[in-house]
Amino acid sequence: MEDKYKEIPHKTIERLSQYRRALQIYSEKGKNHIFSHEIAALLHITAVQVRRDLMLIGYSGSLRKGYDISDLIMLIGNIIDSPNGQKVAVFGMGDLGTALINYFRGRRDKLQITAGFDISPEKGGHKIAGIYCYSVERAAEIIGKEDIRIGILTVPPDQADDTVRIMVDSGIKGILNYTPAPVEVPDDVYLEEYNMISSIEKVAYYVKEQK
Amino acid sequence: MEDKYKEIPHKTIERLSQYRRALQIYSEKGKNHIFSHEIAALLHITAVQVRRDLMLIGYSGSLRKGYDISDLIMLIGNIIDSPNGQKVAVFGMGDLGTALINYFRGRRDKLQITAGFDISPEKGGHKIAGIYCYSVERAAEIIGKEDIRIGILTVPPDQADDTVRIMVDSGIKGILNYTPAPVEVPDDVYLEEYNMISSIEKVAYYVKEQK
DNA sequence: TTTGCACTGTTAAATGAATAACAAAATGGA
DNA sequence: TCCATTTTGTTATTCATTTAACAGTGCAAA
Repeated sequence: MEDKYKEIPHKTIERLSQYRRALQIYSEKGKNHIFSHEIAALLHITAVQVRRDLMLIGYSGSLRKGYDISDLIMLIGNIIDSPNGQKVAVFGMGDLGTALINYFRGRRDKLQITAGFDISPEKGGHKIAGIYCYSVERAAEIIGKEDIRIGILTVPPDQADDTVRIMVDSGIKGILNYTPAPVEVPDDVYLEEYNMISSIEKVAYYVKEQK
Repeated sequence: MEDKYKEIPHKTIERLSQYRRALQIYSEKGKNHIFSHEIAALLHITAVQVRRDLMLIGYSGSLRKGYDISDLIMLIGNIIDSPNGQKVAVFGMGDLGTALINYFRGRRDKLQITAGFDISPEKGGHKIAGIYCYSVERAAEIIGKEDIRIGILTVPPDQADDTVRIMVDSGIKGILNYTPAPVEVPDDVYLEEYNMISSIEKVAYYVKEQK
């Protein structure tokens, strides 16, 4: 956890990834520089927050032109990417797994979805959305061989538990759980959970309240 | 924004939805009561936090048996649900939209996905995952007729902007944006954004750091 | 009875995150 | 030249959220 950038807050880490995306959008428009308030506007946050985050990672912009887009993209990459890239496996090749793969394709070069796993035999052995799909029984073998450390869980809820066990046993060290089922992992495995229903309920709550 | 429960924190609102799910899981096991630490364990948070949240919504458990599961489910429903339910529309019936609809089906009775919209003509006019799919041109008409207030955005990024404009013009008051594109909404529309790539990058970062 | 235990409910303290405030610097006029 | 403007970088402050601390309560067992 010790870096030359000492203790970047969790929320800043999340935003760095979003800054990079905003920067890429501006970059594609042919711009070379960007102001903090431009980044802020895209992400619906304040310019102060952007500047503060960039201060934390030790980046300085120019006073009159703002931030150099390609420099900043590179610096953010140095912080959040692994130098040699990291491989990702998707567990559960249903609609959600497929959506994720398509969503992801071509967007990040340091993070590569390398394999898909599914329990249904008819999915094994061929490609779905360009990713080779294996039977879960081969998880340990493939994950070991490919040195995959990150897994995305998109199986049906009733299979979540078993699948997580397989993932952990195979050597996965970070899991992103899209399943509404609660799961358990050992201390040395990083677990991030996201529940789509909760998100919709939150929106519904605030829509109700603002009436 | 004023309620008889004065100012429930945002984070508590998010957790209430998750508590309800945990309660339903226990309920299905045939249990009638649950302790704060049991809820906490399922969600990987502390028992204190659970008790504090429940205090904020004014619920009291019994000292020896814990919380009455069905009472608590009802109380949470009173807070986050709308009494007469709310209708939801999905914009973009690709893999992600389809996954969401399947994910959602049968889980929440006060929140109902009522219509899907898509730009491709071949999807219009029939059902996808049980939901009737319309051409986006009919959005204003259908949304008005059905009194839909909540919209989920799952179109390809380059269509995000235009689609949001249509949603807002049609009367949508809360948007859940799953698109990596930045979008703009008026002040009276609640916008919640979720970026799958950022989530994966976050997991990747912490996996890298813990090596 | 009375003691110990395992809870809850609540106030207080600590931590974390966002916002405000402002000095410093560069530019382009007046 | 000097002033107004715009933007960065940073410290101080406020706000939000979590965690800690602990009193109170009911039950069970001695």
